[in-house]
Amino acid sequence: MQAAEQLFRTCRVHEVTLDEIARQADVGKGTIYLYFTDKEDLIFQAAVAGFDEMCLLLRQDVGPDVAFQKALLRTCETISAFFQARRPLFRIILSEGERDMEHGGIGLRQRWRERRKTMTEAMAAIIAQGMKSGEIRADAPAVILAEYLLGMLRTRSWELEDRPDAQRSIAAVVDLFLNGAGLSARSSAQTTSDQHEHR
Amino acid sequence: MQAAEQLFRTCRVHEVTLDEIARQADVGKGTIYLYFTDKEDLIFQAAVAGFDEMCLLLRQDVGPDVAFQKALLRTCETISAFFQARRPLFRIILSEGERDMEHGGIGLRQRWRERRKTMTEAMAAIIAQGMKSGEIRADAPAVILAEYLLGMLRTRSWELEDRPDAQRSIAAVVDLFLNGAGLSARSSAQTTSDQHEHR
DNA sequence: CAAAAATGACTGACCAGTCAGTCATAAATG
DNA sequence: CATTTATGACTGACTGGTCAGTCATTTTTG
Repeated sequence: MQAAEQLFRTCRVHEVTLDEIARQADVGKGTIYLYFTDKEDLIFQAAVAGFDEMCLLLRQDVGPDVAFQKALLRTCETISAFFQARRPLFRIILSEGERDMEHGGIGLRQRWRERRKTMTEAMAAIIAQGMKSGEIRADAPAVILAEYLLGMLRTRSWELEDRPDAQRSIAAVVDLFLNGAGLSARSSAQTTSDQHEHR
Repeated sequence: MQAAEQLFRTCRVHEVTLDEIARQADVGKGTIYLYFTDKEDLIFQAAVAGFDEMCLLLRQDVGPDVAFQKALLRTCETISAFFQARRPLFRIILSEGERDMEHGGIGLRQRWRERRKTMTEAMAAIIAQGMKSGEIRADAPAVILAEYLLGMLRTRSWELEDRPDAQRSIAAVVDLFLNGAGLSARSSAQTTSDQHEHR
């Protein structure tokens, strides 16, 4: 699985052959089929495993007693770190997971959806907490706000990877999410204490 | 190209064979090679053509004299409509355009970057306009804010496609972008006049 | 009827998946 | 303890199917 993830770093998923993966893993091709039923199965398991690692971290990170702003920032940092460190994995997950993973019938796609939901809901839980404490507007479902924030984190890690000025601080992204890009009736008051890095 | 785009609606890019495309287009396979050098070339040209269509619309939509808020909303609507109507095209563009399109050497990827830049800059131009008129915070480059807003639109069209409540109105997304999800020192004042759809 | 355009049967490269065989290690035997 | 036997994890050459790209032939055009 590590070998595969490594290769996905430089090649599109379906461009990587099992022979390459076997060579990279320093293992015979046949061996792979002792542990995975399929090429698809290997890819899927690698993706899910990586994702579960992140979900685990998310759960450790944030107890239910941590203050909203801190929890939000913390979670964003964890997710963002994973987006960047294990980019190929998430690319598989997001683009490959798009269309149904076919043949086995259901199953694969379904299991994948679960994992994705876990991430979204971890974020949504924190946002819901912010709603309760009156720090977040309650006119939209928490899950949807979570999805938008995740989208921004993704943008930061991928679209803006070659703009180090945007990378500087996650706090800046969270600030944008909380306060928006506009200036209407708000004196751009900082809501988090550690927002110094944005110019 | 239309035939190809049609097929991409239901299959992953590399799963579509040229024989299928030829059949769908009601054309002999050889004919395709009279007009495209490559399978890759066909896909790329289809993608770029679709994208150019959108860029054209973007340019028509918004003269330099349109008021900021109106221009922003208008642009978001156009882009969002395209994201949804021609989803497979953008999926190709975004995920396929990720990694270098290889073999031809440079060229393809480069040309693609240009198109993407066009979209981002169309958005960035409007945001810059908002900065000048004092409606947008000027502490981050317009291009980066543009990228985040585009990311939100993408999220709306793709991640949230099965949540019609999030779909309701683009104005709600623009509102989130401008005012943020937080409630700090702001009485959730609506900044656009047509924000009625958000509950 | 010559030139241009279109065609689709054909080819060869490629690759997921298989399976007959290897060999290092463990268990059984005397 | 030396020797034989059993085990199963591992291997990689092979196969069957797939598909991008070609080109000899047919159709259309002017």
